[in-house]
Amino acid sequence: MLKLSKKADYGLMALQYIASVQFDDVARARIVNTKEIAEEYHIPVELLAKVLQALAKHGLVESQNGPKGGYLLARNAGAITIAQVLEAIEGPLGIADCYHDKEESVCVQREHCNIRTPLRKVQDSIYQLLNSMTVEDMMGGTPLITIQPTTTAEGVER
Amino acid sequence: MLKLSKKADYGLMALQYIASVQFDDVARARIVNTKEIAEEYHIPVELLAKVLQALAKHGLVESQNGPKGGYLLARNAGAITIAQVLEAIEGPLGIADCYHDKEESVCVQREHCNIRTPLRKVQDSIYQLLNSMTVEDMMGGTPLITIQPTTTAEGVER
DNA sequence: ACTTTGTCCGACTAATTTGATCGGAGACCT
DNA sequence: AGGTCTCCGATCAAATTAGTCGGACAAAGT
Repeated sequence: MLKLSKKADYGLMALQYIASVQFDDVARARIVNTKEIAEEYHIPVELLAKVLQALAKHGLVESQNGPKGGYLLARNAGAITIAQVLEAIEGPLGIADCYHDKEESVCVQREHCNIRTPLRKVQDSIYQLLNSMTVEDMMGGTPLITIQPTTTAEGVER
Repeated sequence: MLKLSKKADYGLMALQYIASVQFDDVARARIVNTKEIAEEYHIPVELLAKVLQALAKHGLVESQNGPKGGYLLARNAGAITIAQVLEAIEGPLGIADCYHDKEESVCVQREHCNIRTPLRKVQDSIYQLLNSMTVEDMMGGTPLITIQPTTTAEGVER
């Protein structure tokens, strides 16, 4: 329940990875390609590509075509919130459809719905939470070992 | 994204309804049956039944069989949190499987996963939020239209 | 300048999850 | 004791999601 999709997971991982690379090699500003990330995390290449496409379409990352091409962050890691990432990948987020004000969700029980207002508060809280956290926090929060042997980010314990 | 299932919606509506009825007719302690709730909110009877069964199984509501049977809250509305309801209906909640400590979720990228720790903080915050809100809050919090023509449970102020 | 290689990009197919349904078992009232 | 109304578990269909395939584009290398 409330579990976010694999595409969302992949997207967050990819962004964190790209951010890390850019942070480490800030001088070189290296561009990372889909294959590199996919192999690092053992996720299907094409699926990750699709996710990155979505992120590029929403302006979170810049795509560069051709050999030596790949992706890089469109703006500073601290300016990309988790909420933005999730919305780019999975569409507008919300625990119920009736808050989107779209016409398609008429919701027959709208009239007698007793939980609409209280649930809205829950949703707003979650949204606020997801919007207060950026991919930079995902790096900083991670104990991201100081020593980085090769290319591995080994990880996390505790 | 992050949208909770219809079963979850139905369950919350039903609990709110039962709680309202019990609050109003506290003296009579009326037992409401599935059909009544289903007709009130225009939701499929059998599906709602299934949801209520799950709630009963997890000890959130008491079921009474036979004619004049139905459901009533197992404990005070203030002692039933949203998190408990969702978990009863949809299983353990969490934005990722790797926090459940179950064996089935090995997650190949566990080793190199950079987002595990930061996402855990997000999850904990959400869980805390859902656990701090009870069905009683869903009654009091709702401004629940003052004018209610037909039958109803209006009620509660505060 | 052309070919070749490697990348991003959009549409299609398969699998899992979710929504809804049906028939049976148990309990109360007459 | 019979009938009726309720809850309960298993089964089926629809929708969402995960994953795959081939084409288009751009930059190197010759």
